[in-house]
Amino acid sequence: MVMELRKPVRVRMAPSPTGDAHVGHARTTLYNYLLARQHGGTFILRIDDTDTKRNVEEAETGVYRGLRWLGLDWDEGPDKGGPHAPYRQSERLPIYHKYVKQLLESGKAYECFCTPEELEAEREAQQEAKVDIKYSGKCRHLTEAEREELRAAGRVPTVRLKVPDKKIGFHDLVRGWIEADGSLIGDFIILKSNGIPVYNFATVIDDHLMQINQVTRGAEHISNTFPQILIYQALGFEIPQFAHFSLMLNEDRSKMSKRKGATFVGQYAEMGYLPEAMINFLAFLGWSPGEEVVDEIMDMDDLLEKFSLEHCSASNAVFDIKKLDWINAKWIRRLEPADLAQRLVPFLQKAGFIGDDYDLDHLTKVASLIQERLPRLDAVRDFHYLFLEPEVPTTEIKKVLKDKDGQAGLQAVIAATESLPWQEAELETAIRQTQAELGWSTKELFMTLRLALCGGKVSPPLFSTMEVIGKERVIRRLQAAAALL
RNA sequence: GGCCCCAUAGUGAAGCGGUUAACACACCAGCCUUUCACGCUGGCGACGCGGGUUCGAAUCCCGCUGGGGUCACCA
Repeated sequence: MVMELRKPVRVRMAPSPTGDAHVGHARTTLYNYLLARQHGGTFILRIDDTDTKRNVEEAETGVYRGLRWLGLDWDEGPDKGGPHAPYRQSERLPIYHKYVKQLLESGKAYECFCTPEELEAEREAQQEAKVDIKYSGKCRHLTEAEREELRAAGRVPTVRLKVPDKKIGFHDLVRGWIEADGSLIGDFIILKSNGIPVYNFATVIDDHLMQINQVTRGAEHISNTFPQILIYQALGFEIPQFAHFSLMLNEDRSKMSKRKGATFVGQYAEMGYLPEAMINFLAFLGWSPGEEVVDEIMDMDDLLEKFSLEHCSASNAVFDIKKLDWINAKWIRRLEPADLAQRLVPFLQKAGFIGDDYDLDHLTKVASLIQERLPRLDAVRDFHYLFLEPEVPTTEIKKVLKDKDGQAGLQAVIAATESLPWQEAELETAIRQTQAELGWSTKELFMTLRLALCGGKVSPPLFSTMEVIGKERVIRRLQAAAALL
């Protein structure tokens, strides 16, 4: 969909403070962020907290944490301030009231005294009669006297917008022309009886006041766009450009939800995904560079260079965790070992492999040893034998050795290496020589050592693993194993 | 159910009226190799269906089917 962005670009992300950031929100935020940074524009974070029931304690900071972890930062927001403060809708109530009043006075909106129960009954009746479900508009023609009477009876009104019978359409930056029929919408509430505006209303007012010129958000907002346009028009505001991104789906193509797999950014952090990988993966979910690339590993700078709305897909995308794993593994391999070691620390602590006091130099050696076999940081737990004493799988060893004398073999290795400078190359020379003297096959000796040292048949290359485990521990483990054979 | 959006391999996608229908992940096989992993090479695999328009449709139009979104004094 080819169309110019309005300049200077001002985009926003407006989450409600429901806790941790959802991965879908993360992607929308990323796209907004890229658009702003690409064009020297401004990215605004606004907290849509008009539903007081939904606000969770600390939830706002949870959203910040998720976005910051990803490296997405904003220019204006509740915590940063800016020329259009406040950036929290709950603090902007007088502003909304002013515009509601304006609509009331110009006759574009009216008070509605229907109770929730009455409205519910109306909806049910419509459902039964199989006609379109929309508000009947019965309060639209109340006289001032009738309104006074209802007020006196203790009824507190909501305010509804008069919806005209006409087509409402807009040009979506990723989907093209979209239109719907206003006659199907019905006069909707813009101000609740508790004096708090409804989402669609607050959003329009804020987007206008904050001079948002491209509203880029998830496809779940397409149907909100129609009433929002009506509000822009009623108020005489300039309508921004819209772009609606596709949704993210579970493997079975159902909407991504908590039930099926992780949905929050924080969960991915805990599983040991790198923020760089997360960004990379999210970027490619619903967008592509539109040209052939060798692989799809891109950092923020690459994305800044390549991203464009034109290559955003309109169709929903399945969140493929296998691909995330691949991207994550790629990113882990790209890290400097010292950096990787640093990032591994919390995972090692959680696994109980290290305490608060640890040797970062040693961890760096560990990191380079295991770096290319780590799909996620939490996979370090598979390398427990680099930290803890493994259990010796004697039956496994016997199976490998068959008729060979394991005790003799192990003792020979101990004798050959005991006084060696403890380095990979030295160990390899000595052990290969021992193997020749023993007359064992490579597999027999190496697998026996691996089993004795690591407790399993899988490990990084033997000699470098031995170096990292350290002389003392290696000798001790070999002796212990020998005693068991 | 009404309205809206979407539809290329298992997944993400390129394609913009004429292509042997890219590429990436996954999967399979081989190579490398002390195991695993990495890496390399090769392979399997797709235009949802039906009508048009056109000399020619994955590309344009219509219908159907399927999936998704949305119909609150939620956001």
